[in-house]
Amino acid sequence: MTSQAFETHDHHSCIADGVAAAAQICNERSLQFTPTRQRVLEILLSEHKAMGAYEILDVLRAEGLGSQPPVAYRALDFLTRHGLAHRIERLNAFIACSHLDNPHAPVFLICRSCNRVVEAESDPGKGEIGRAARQAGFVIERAVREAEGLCPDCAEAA
Amino acid sequence: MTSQAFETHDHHSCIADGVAAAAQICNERSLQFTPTRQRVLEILLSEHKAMGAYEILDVLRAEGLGSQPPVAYRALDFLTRHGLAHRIERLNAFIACSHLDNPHAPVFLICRSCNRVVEAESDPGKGEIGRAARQAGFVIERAVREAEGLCPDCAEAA
DNA sequence: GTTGATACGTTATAGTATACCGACTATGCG
DNA sequence: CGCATAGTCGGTATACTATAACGTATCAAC
Repeated sequence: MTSQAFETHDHHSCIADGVAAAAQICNERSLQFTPTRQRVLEILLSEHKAMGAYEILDVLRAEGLGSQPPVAYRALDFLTRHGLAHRIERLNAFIACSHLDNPHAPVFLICRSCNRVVEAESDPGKGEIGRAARQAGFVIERAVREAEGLCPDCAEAA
Repeated sequence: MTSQAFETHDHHSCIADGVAAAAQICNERSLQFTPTRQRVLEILLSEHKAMGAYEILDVLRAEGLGSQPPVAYRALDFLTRHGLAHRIERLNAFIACSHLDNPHAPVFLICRSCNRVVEAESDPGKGEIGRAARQAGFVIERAVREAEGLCPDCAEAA
């Protein structure tokens, strides 16, 4: 398991790299990486916090890319369906995937103070959920794993 | 970790026992187990599926216990705040706690076919989430762990 | 050029949740 | 007892989140 820490980094290249990687993936899989879809991914990449669909829609609207909820939800459906972004159930919000390189079962660490969200990665079959499922004879298709708390910076400040 | 399996059981006593246990806990902690709160817990106990707040509200309304959303949400806030019920983030729904005896970090197994939900139990500090958090220096306050898939019965039928 | 699949733009509506107000009740304390 | 405080309640109004449904446009395959 790897974990991108709560640290500062080169944000500009982080957006460019993310879009480039997504474009390549869409190309490989013959998916249409349309302007709206690309723009929504860029918007998500520009934050390390999760964004609500309507928050994204506000940006799209200001740019003339569409003004009604389905515009945002359709793009988000596409991105999440293909693993380019993830939905954070706890927040009813979305975040760009930060592990595009390989298939994974994400784990999210959500700071309730600064609202940053970091994505870690691990095997869903292992760990507590997998154990509980095996014991009950349950077949897992999707796992939601989200921890809410304080990131290192906010924990220290408190 | 223990896990209540997807099995049939004596539902009648299961409701009565759950209410009695909750009443005792409220008594010990000097909490007010008011009629509405008790009734909401009973409603939740009467199903092994998660129920939406408005679904619960429909029942309350039919019984003259209140007809507006805050009535249901207030009772659910109370129940979840004190561990008598849990919120299922994935479903925007609620379910009675089935491990009232001890403090715990629940794991939920959600069958997408029959909609039953089973609560397993485990230590939140261990497992994948705990490992990811320690690695990032993150302080966990609450963990959401929900698996969606097929229960044994539905998996066999499919 | 017709067909089928996918995406888009829009309207309308469904579903989930909370802020706030005013009244009432339980509890603790002088 | 009399009062202060905190907790609860019922209700109105509103905010936030999400999807159904319809017609159009685009593009590739046959």
